Amino acid sequence: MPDSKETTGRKGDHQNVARAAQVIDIIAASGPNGLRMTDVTERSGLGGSTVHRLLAGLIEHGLIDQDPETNRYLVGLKMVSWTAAALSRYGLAPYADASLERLCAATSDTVYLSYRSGNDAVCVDRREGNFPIKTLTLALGDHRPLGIGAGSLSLLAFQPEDDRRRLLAEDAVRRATYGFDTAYLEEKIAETRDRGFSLNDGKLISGMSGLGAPILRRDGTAVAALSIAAISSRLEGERLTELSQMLREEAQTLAGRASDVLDAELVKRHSFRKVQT
Amino acid sequence: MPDSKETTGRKGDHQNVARAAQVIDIIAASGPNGLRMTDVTERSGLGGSTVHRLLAGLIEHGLIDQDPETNRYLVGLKMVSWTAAALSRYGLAPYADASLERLCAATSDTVYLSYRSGNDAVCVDRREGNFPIKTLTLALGDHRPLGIGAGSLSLLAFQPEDDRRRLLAEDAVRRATYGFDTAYLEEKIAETRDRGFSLNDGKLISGMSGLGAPILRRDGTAVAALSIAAISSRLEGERLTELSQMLREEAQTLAGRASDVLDAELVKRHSFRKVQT
DNA sequence: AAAAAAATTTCCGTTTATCGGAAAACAAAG
DNA sequence: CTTTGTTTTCCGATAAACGGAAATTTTTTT
Repeated sequence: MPDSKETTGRKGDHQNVARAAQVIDIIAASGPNGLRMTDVTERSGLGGSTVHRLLAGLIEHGLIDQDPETNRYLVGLKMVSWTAAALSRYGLAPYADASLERLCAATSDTVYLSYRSGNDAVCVDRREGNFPIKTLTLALGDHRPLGIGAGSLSLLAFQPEDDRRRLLAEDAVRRATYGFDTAYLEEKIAETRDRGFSLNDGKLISGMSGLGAPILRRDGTAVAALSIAAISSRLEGERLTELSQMLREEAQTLAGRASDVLDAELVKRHSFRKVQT
Repeated sequence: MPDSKETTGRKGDHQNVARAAQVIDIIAASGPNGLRMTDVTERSGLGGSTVHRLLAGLIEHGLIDQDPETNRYLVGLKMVSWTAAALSRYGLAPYADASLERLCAATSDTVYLSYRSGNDAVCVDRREGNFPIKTLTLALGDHRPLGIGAGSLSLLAFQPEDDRRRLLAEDAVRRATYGFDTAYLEEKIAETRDRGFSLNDGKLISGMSGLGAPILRRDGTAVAALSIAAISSRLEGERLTELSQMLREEAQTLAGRASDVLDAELVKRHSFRKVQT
């Protein structure tokens, strides 16, 4: 990622956003006390004056903050309010918290909420249970290819068929990194659709299992997923049945609460014209 | 140092970031199911083709997502990971959660964590106690001028003197919106510095009070603040003394835990040169 | 404390990505 | 099927970004 001057990949279009995003990524990938301009210059391969001008612009608009004491650059707190907006997507936000809380309390394990974003599943919330062996696989904002991980698999399994096919074909190489070949994944998808929830037993990280349930629109498309992660011995037999049941119910409840916003048809018909400021 | 940066509006510099930020703001300000391109065009006042190109770029880099079903534009989930980076600022993140949790459990009221960002205090986390009368004044990402609100006031009070003076002068008009004149604020600042915590008794929202304590660097500058909000009757007399004590202690603990990162001097001297890729 | 080295900020001629109007392609409504 | 509205592509003109280098400031070394 911080390659020297590979930036010129395709100069065709949208260069402005590309550069800005690159700079923010660089700063975000650095530690808790930020970077100096030189560090950004070095890692981005951009010219000094370009980086300077870019940072000035980013600061002016709150995307980047500069520590007044050290002059170092940090990711701006405007991201927080934008994230709040991003998470209100599909209207799940007001209810998701309570769902996670309930699941977490009932299972004592770690529970996650993920959204689909492009070809990825992104972890947007997490609640840590008090079972002593912690399984923190996903941090906030982490993303994985659709199909990799319990929540991610349940998202993939409930995409429209053409979309699913496209994703299976497109992302083969990325998935290979995780040791998932396409044939195996297809089998898991069928299994998941069949049962209505996904089970990931130690394939991704040995000794750890995951359970995922999709949050569905009325047309059957998944937009999000709830999942539980635990050491494998805690997701077997009786308990597995129990938890998968609970998880599915919770996912359905959640989908139901937000269904007015979730439903794509409704949204499409809803008119937004002539909104004045 | 001459002119050329003030309220000239647009047209000056860095127009690229300005436009991108504007578009994201517009989408963020819309409801949970996003906007169509036309809506963005209308609200931004930009040309159709410009918006189109801009959105394409923003999507390519994950700043904006497009719902595959409805084709509407939503704030991208990349913001989530950027926000995670933004909140790791000063190294407080790993400890802040526990602090909020403890305060919330002990008081049953609503507790907040805020950071300073430019001339504002921004709410970055919140925990809601179970006292039946809720006082949810700040949402995640909300920002207010420094000095307005308990946490914000404690942040302002513990800025270096020259900075404080500059802020008092610069932001007078913005603060006026909240009914805070400069003289009154100066008095409150003195009081806050004196006691080591801020008390906001119903001036901002009548019937509601707040209590704030700064999280200080070793040089005495505040970078963040913990605060408690409750109906005024719950922040008086005996209980006020108790809670302010607890709040200050928690703020100090938090600062202590993160002190290695917090301390500006240390950061400045720490060499980052030649970071290899 | 002065000198040296590094880093930041400003300047300015050149280049090129952006702009925006208009029309083509597409989708929805009547 | 027609009409209306929305998204996408095209293209020449121009304003905005680029980047080398100099001026300034900050940091490190002596």
